Amino acid sequence: MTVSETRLRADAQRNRDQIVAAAREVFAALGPDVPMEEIARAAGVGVGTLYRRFPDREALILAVARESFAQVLAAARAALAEEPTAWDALLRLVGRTHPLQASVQLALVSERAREALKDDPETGQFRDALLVELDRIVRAGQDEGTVRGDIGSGDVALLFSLVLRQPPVLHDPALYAFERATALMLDGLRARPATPLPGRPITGEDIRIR
Amino acid sequence: MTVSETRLRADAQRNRDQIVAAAREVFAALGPDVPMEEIARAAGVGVGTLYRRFPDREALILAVARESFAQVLAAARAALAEEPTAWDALLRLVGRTHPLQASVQLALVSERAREALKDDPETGQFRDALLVELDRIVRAGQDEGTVRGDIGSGDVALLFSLVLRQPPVLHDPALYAFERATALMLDGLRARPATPLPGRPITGEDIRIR
Amino acid sequence: MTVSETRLRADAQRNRDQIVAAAREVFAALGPDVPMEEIARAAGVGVGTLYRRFPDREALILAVARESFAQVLAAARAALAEEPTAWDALLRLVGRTHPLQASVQLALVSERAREALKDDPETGQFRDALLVELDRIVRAGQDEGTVRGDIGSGDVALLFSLVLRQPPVLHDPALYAFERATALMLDGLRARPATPLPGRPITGEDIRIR
Amino acid sequence: MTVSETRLRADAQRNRDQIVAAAREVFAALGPDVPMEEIARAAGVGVGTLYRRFPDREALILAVARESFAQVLAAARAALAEEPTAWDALLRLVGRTHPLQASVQLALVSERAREALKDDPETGQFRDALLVELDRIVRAGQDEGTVRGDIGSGDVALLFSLVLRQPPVLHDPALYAFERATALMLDGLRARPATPLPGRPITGEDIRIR
DNA sequence: GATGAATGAGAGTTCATTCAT
DNA sequence: CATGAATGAACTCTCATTCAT
Repeated sequence: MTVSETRLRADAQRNRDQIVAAAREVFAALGPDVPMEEIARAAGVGVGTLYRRFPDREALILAVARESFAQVLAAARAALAEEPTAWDALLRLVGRTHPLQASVQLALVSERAREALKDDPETGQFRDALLVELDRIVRAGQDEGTVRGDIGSGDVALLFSLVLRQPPVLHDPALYAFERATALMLDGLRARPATPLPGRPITGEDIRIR
Repeated sequence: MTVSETRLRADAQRNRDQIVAAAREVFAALGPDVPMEEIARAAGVGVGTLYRRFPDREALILAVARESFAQVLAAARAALAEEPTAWDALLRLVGRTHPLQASVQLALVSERAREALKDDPETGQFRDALLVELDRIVRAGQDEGTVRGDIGSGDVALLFSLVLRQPPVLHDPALYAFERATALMLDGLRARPATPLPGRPITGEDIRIR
Repeated sequence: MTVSETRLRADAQRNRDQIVAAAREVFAALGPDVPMEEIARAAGVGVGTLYRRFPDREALILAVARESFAQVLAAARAALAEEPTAWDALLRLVGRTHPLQASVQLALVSERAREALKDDPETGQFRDALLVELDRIVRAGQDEGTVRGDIGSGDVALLFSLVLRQPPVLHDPALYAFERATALMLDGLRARPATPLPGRPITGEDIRIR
Repeated sequence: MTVSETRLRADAQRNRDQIVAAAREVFAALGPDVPMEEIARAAGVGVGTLYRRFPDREALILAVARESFAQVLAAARAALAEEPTAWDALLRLVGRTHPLQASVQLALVSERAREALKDDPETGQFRDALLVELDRIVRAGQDEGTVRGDIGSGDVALLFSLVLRQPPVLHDPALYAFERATALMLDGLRARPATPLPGRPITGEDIRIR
């Protein structure tokens, strides 16, 4: 009931899915301000249809973000369940960049998207659940001695929210630029004699959007 | 002399400076697509004045970017000259966030800005000079044993270009969120037994905009 | 079929026609630089509608010109077919001033319009066809002894392009000013002992827009 | 006193003359809506100087028009005085196209110019005087039997106002297009058995701007 | 007096959203 | 229900005119 009001007719549901899928792609490619008509075209429907499903741009952004968050949440759970160590889970999670990146971008890149997400309870639930998972991973990592003790899941989330934004400038895959940057960050998280950090560990609680 | 044809009249120069300063702030706060009128208002001038100085948005973006790059370059040189070790220089450079952040954002965040900068020779010179400095710092750090050997200045630049984007979500200064993230990254750069990185060190050459 | 991709919806077509009609009137009255909003208002639609149909001013000018040329062409053919003599056909053609005048003005008055028309193949075809008709009329007139022999269809076109511009100053219909001017010009074209002309007959070929 | 308020200083006078000369050229080339700055640049002065002499665009248009009318008037008087026949005077007058054309265009081409001229007494005087001369020429031509009897100076003025507009389309001088058109018109004015005209002769009085 | 900088109103154009078909 | 047409507000940019230097 929270999620789906009424069962949509089969074709309507198909339309809806096409729209969300198209929106995800188009948002990723052209940013969250693309003309709605562009999205409609990519989805193969008229603007009218798009607006029937999603009363405005915010709603569409929300739908895409929810979907992405849900995927990431599932990935996090699977990682924790299936990987032998917490560190491996962390690696796998960060490696699975695509949906994670999409959600991060929508959540952070545009002022307008941020506003929309802030007030959406469903996105909030996904977020919270995701932070719970991350917290588990971090604690487990600290218990197993792979993750440094002076950080919290909030630190990790923030750090990743930075690397996972739209990768800049460079697209020569032979450089492994993105992978190297990720690895360097992970190395920063490793438990080893390291620079003392300012402040205290940042928790998932801390970075809840006010 | 390369840039300005004739000396501007005193008041005109003052206005110009106000405009660039205002643009920097407003770009940072609202992104590179803010209405020009917003910028004009922030600078305390009419739109007309803004357009007299900068024929279009691109020109204004360029002006801001040049200034920022120049400041960062100066900071990098000063850091290398004045700090006792290369590692300290690196710390100081990354700590000096404001202009660095502005330039990074303009350079990377918006497609439109990227296009504009790509073809501007003056910005290019600053970029190149900056990468030269960074390269010096990185090599000196590797020589003094503080920076891991398997990275290049390109790796460092990329990593910082990620952290230095618009800080997300969180502004509670008591959390030291930004400082912690930076410190974690720096720890990842430290010379210590660490995860082997994929690929080869990325150089300044590598990340020159094609 | 060459022009319109798909059949427009009934109401859209009606709007489109209204726009072209309004544009013709407004161009004639206020020149080709009138604010687009003026045209939109005259057509009873919003600017947005206008721009949906015609991506810019040029496109609208073209549409008006094509329509006018088509009408004039039809009139010329009808005149030649139905009038007993070529001279009568000429009279009738010049008398039918409205669409002829509209096309002439758009074609000639503004630099901007000229540029637009120059590169439009469809307008070009109408122009050429029209000159062919005019040529027939002129030759037939010379054969029947009513049109002086030392002129070509280009001379006639040019002469009319002059009289048919925006009538100046005077609108007191009781003066028959326009009719008198036209009659005087026609008298200049009459086959009779007359001032020798400089140069050679100007043909339709000669005045094709380069 | 009507004409020149106070004697201008020599350099100021030079400036003024340069401005009017530049304006005439620029109006002719780019139309009466050119940016004022364009005119100022062509005159080699700043906009401020231009505005000091001419409070607005209208004033400048007036100045140019007055000058042109004055030149045409002088030419008409000279023609009547020096040519052996009225017909020759007419020929010479129409041949001297440049200033005549400039005035005609300014007077007729743009709505805004028309408005300005309508209410200017000085331009009015030149106009009237010119029509008086033309009337003399026409009557003399009719007396000497070269000009048809059923026309007035208004007919002639109107006819010429049509041919003397911005010549269209064609600039190949080898075609003598303009000369031929003029000659054809003159032939229409010739005294010879001709098409009866509608209405009555149009006088100079008739075409005074209301 | 001359200059050119500043202003602000207005034109062209785009696009989110509504609504007739 | 789907479609795509219509609307109008918002934004960019230009230029006539005023005014500080």
